[in-house]
Amino acid sequence: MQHYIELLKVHGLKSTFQRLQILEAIGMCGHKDIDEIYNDVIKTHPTISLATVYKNLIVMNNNGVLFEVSVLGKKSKYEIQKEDHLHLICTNCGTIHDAPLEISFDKIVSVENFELNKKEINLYGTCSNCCELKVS
Amino acid sequence: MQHYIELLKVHGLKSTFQRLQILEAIGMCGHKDIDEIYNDVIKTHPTISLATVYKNLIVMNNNGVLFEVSVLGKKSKYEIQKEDHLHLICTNCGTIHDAPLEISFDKIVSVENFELNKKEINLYGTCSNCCELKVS
DNA sequence: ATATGTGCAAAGGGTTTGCAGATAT
DNA sequence: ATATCTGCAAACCCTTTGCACATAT
Repeated sequence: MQHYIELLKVHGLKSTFQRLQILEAIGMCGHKDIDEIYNDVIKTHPTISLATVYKNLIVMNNNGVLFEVSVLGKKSKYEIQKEDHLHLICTNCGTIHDAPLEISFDKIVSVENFELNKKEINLYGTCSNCCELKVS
Repeated sequence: MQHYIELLKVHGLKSTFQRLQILEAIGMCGHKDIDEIYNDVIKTHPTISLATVYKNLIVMNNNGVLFEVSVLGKKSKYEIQKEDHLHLICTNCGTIHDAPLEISFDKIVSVENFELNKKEINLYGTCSNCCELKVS
C-alpha cells in the first residue's frame, strides 16, 4: 500500500483510492486486463466507474507506473513496473507467467543502429498446468 | 502472384482477387495495418469493402497465411508467413524492420515445462533513419 | 453445382470525451 | 486554494454481422 503511494508519487501522480485499488488488483496476481481489474475493484469500491479505470490505466501507463502487455486476440493485460523479463502466455487458460530474460539484444541493435527503448518478448503456448490436464 | 495463389491453396483458401491484392499490399513493404492495406487495395480495386478486408485478415490469420504483429498503442500490422525473426518497431515513424532471431528459448521453456507454439519478439525504439534526422 | 467469398448497410460494443462535483496536495 | 481526479452519460468509431448476390473450384 505504502509502496504504491510511493510509486505514484515518484511518477508525479496523485494517490487516489481508485488508483491504489487498481494497483492492488494488478499486484495481486501480476497481470490483469481491464475487465478483471474493474471486477476486482468494484468489490471494495462499488461506485467506481469503468471510465475511471480506463483513464487511470492510460495515465499510469504513460507515466511508467505500469506497463501494457499485448495479448494476441485478447485484451491487453497490465503489469506493474518491474525489471526486464519475458512472458509465457498460455493460450489455454490465459495466464501470463514471468520468466527471467537472460538475453541481450545489444548485437542486433548495434548492427541496425537502433536506439532501443522497450522490449516485449511474448511466448505463446500451453502452460505446465494445462499440459498436465490435457494428458490426464 | 502465382506464389500467393499457391500460398492460399496450401492453406485451403480460395484465391480471390481481393485476397491476392491484400497479400500484394502487405508483401510490398512487409508490414501493414488494416488501413494501410485498405488504402492500397482501393487503388486497384475501388469497390472493395473494408468489411471484406477485415474478414480476410481474420481468415488468413486463422489459417496461417499471414500473422498479426501487435504494436503497442497502435493498430496491429500484418505480415506474410515467414521464418522466425524479431521486430524492430520505430515509435517515431512506425516502420517495422525484421531482424534475425539467433536466440533459443529452449532452456526457459523446458524449465517452465511450457509447450511453446509461437514467439513474438518486439523491440521498440528509434530506427536508424529517425535517429539521423534527430541529430541533424 | 455448390460451397465460399463479397459488398452493403446496419448493429454492436469497447473506448473516449465533456462536464460538474469531489478530492489530494 | 487549486490543479487534478472521479463518475455519469453520451458520443465515437472501429469491428462485426446478416443477407442477397457473385465467384472459385
